[in-house]
Formats: sequence, C-alpha cells, structure tokens
Amino acid sequence: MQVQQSIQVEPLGNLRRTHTCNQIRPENVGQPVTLMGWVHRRRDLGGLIFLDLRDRYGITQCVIDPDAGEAFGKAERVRSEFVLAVTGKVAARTEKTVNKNLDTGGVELVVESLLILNTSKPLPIPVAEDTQVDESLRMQYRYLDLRRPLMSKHVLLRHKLAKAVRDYMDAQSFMEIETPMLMSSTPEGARDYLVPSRVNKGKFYALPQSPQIFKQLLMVSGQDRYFQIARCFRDEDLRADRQPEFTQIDIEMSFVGQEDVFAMVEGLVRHMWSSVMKVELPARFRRMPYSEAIERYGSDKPDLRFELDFHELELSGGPVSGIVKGFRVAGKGGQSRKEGDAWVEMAKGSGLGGLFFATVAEGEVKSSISKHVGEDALKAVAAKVGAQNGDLIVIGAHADRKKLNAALGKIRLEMGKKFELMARDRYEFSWVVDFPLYALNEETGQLEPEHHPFTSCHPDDFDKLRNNPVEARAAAYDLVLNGNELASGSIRIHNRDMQVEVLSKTGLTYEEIHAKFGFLLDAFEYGAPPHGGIALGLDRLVTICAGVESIREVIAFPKNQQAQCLLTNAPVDPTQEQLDILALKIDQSKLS
RNA sequence: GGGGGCGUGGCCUAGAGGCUUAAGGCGCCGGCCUGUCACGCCGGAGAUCGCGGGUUCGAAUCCCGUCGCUCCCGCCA
Repeated sequence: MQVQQSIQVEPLGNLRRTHTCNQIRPENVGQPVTLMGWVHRRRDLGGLIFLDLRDRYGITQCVIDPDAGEAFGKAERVRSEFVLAVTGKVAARTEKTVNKNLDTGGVELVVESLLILNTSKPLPIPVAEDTQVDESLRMQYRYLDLRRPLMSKHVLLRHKLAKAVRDYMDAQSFMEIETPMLMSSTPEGARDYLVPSRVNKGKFYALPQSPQIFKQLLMVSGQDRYFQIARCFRDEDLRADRQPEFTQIDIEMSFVGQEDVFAMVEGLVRHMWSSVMKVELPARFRRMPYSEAIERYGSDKPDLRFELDFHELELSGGPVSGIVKGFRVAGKGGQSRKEGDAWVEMAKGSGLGGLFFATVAEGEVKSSISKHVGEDALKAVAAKVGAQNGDLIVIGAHADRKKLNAALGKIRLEMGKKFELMARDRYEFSWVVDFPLYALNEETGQLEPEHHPFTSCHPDDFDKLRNNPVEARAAAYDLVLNGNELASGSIRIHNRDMQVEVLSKTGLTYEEIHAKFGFLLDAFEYGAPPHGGIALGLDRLVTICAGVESIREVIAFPKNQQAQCLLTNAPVDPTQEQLDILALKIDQSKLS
C-alpha cells in the first residue's frame, strides 16, 4: 500500500486519445499516437518493458525503452489495471514478434511519454484471465467483471441486437412508444412488485409485468404499429433464465391475423441474425400445433436441433400397460446396464412407472420386455420408430397421457444433452400454434387463461368456447428456439362482449370484471381495431446468441438468486423517515 | 416452501480421520533479466479450512445445526 501511495497520479489536462486500443494497424506505422486505457498485462524484461493497454475496443502492445527516460521510470512502477495515457510512434513488429492473437498484433506503440491517470489496488478478481470465479464475487465487483473482454463482448452484442431491432422496426413503420412503469396492478399470472404512493397514502402502484394493456390501448388510439424495448417486472423465484426484472421486445399491430405477426417477426429475427450474427436464417420458420409439440416431443417448446420424436405404440403385457410411446436414438444401442438404470431412475423421478429399452442388432430386436409383449410386437415397434441396426429404442408407458408426454419429454432432453445432439451454432426456430385458450387449475377446479385473458379464441372454436371451453384453442402462439420460449403472443380480443365472455369463464363476476377491466371494456366500445402482437425475451435471445448458459451473463447488473444486487446491496431496509412519509409499518412478526 | 451441489490464503483448485508444521497454480512483495506477448529465473509474505456445536487420543476430513452461493421442483398469463 505504501508503494501505491508514493505513485504520483497525473491530470488528464488537454491530452486526448487519437485512437482506441484496437485501431492502429500496419498502415499507421510512423504516426504519432496517443492511447488511453487500462494495463491489461505488464511484462518487465528489466531493460525493456511491455505493457498491453486495454480498452473496450481491444488491446495494443506498448514498448517502453530506457531511452524513453521519465516514461521508463513510470512504467517500472505501473501495475495491473492502472489507467494510463501513452504517447509515442507506431512501429511495425519484426516478422518474428508479430502476435497473431491480437487484431493490433502487427504493430506496437513505442512509448515516448506516459501519464499515470490513476492507480489500482491489486484486484479481488482477475480481469486479464478467463478463469472461473465465484459468481457472487463477480457480482460484488461487477465493474471489474465487465472489464473482462468476454463480458465487454456480451454488452456489445446486446447493444447490437437491440439496435438491429430498432433499425428494423423503424424501417417497418413501427414506433417506439414508452408506457408507464407506475401503473395499476392487473391480475395477470405473476406476483406484482408494488410501489407505495406518498401522494395517495396507503395506495400502491404496480410495476408492469408487461405493457400488455397499454399496447392494446395504443392500438385503440390508432397508433397502428407499436414496439418498445420494455422493462418488465415479475416477483417470482429466479432461475438461470429468469430475473425479477427483464427486458422484452414488445410488439403490437392493428388489422392483422396470426400469419402477419409471424411474417413480421420472422423478418425481424432474420435481420437480427443476419446483421449481428452473420447467419442467414430460412425465409419461413416451421409451424407446429401445440398438440403435436406435446405428443411428439413432450414439450410446448421442443428443441428441434435433434429428432428423438415419439411414436405411439401398440404394446402391452407384463409391466407395460396404459398408453405406450417410444422413440429411437440412432446408434446408441450399446448402452450399459448402469446407464440404462440411471435413465430408469430419472423416469421414476418424473412420474413414470417404468422405462424400457430395446436394441436392434443384426435385424434382431432385443429387450428385457420381449417375453411380456412378444417378439413380433417388438419388431413392429422397431419398424414404427424407424430403428436400424445399432439403434436404441426408448419406451415409456403410463395411464395418463399428459404425464407420459412430460416424462418422456424430460428424458428426450437429457438424452439430447448426454449424446451431444444440441449443436451450439444451430438455430432451429419454430412457431408453436393453437395453444389451448384455458388451462384447468386442478387445485381450484377453475379455468385460467393459458396465455392471458386478452387472447382471442381460435376462429374455428367459438362453439367450443361456449359449450366446452377447456377444449377451445386460442389464437395464441409461441416462437421457440432450440428449446427456449423466445417469444409469446396472440391475436387479441377487440370486442367488449367477447372480452366479458372470456373473462367470465375464469370465474370472475361481472362486478369484478368491470372493476378491474372497465377501462379496457370501455375502450373497446369506441372503435377498437382488430389487433394482435407478441413479445420477445431480449435477455434469453442475447443469451442464446452469446452461447452462454445464464441470462446473468448478458445483463450488465443482474440480481442473484435471492433477487439481491450484490453490488449496491439492494434491497435495503427503509429508514423510519421513509416509512413515516408513506404511512407504512413493517410487521416484524412476519419477518422470518 | 422443498430437493441436489458447492464453501480451503486476494483468485482457482488439491487434500476426505494421523503422511499436514494444510499442497499446487495465478495474483501480490523483493531481486535478476533489452523482444516479451499466460515472458522467464531466484527468493518471500499471505489460510482462525464459511460459522457454531458434537464424536474422537487426534477433525479441513465424520455427525448435527446454521449461514452464504448455485442448480432444479413448486411458482413464472
């Protein structure tokens, strides 16, 4: 510490950088240049010092010779992450000393003068190395973590994708319109974040779970094509792909049907991939009914980078009963007993009574269940799933179709991971369409909107809505990418009576509907246009493009799993004064 | 609310009843070094093994509790 304090920090004065640390190239040789940045690495050879100077653009090697006089003395005292301004001449590197790992590796800066703009204590986490560091430490020192070139890259990628969205939407006549953050609570699925009102003591705003109602009101107001890169808040428990505050690319359009929304989003996503990822996506994404996704892949967001799709089988006997489904895993017939047992354990964990295997070798189908179900039946199974020599056939059975699909879906995903069938650089998009309008809450026996209560019924299912609502399909859709729900949307209701009918099916009384949605119902009576839209999860999208596992890697200042910001310590205790102003009192007995 | 994993110098890891006076790499400090680029070489400092209790002649190691982080289930229209 003594050493550090003895180092004189110098003022910036009128000195300005002429280039960034990623700009100088062989064509700049001989030019005078001033760079500013952080000391990434320092290599002191005694009579010659190399400094790798870093800014967010890149790294430039600076050489300090004893001939540089004062600058050499300073360079001897410089340490990692000191902030420097260096001035000198660009020199070509000799053929032997070119560094191919650096964009600027063909040249170096021969330093003539050096200014120490600031010092740095030794670092609590490494900046110049890509080692695994405890995540809570990274969060606590996020400003250092973000200096790491990889994290800088993520921040830049996010910016570029957001910019691509704005460029594309603008070119398509969409307007970015801001909607309130302080709004009234709307009974959507998640818990609200509440904000107490000082002016209206005892009352609370809710932070938006999405701009849903406002964007629909914008359509009623004739704004026609709206988008917003909007922050949304949901007070639910966190996951690797879920933060309490997250960002949506929120879109709404008037005078459209489902296919118009698809075409627009396909264009948007294609533009993002083409301009940022340099990847050309197909002109049209596939469409898959919800029922097919569930029956074939056991998920409403199937990862389509690999097949392993389910076939319903005619099979019974011994332990095999109920609905039976199986799928083929190409070339994986050689699984050990131990590996098989592990899958069976997993199947049990996800509610499946049993999981059975068959293998195909030299035209023969072998399985522990062959004596129960018969060899001919097994042969038929192999034919049905398309199994060939060396393949593994996975078979599951359960009386409950829903549980069977869910369990097999889980196993399918695990096998996809284990057998490395999920290529990092493949992007398999699909629309999942024809979602059910309602889902039955088994605890309350009440119907709940599967998407949200403003979703229009499928045009072919109005009769079902009246007579058998649980069977009715919605004009709702998801965009799925590599097993992730990337976007979700619907064609909305724009008719007062229809809106009342859909809401009333969820058990709300007319009075409740009027109290909660009266303003929306009113708006529908003054010339509401047909409209629909969608919202894309920006955090998940960037995560996938960056090829990382957690959305925290692409959020500059994320929360940890306890929904805390370890950098600023939020949330914090309010002062008594703050509580008094808001007329609030903490119930200590409820604090655990 | 529930289940799994992890917690050892500033950072990353090893050690799983006595080889330990806790080992290695990075970083840090000092010395040497004029073409390095994860510079090299020599030397050094730095750890109540998350915390509390227990078992034992003996605990980083086993047991109980607790705290923190993380992954998952529930939850997330």
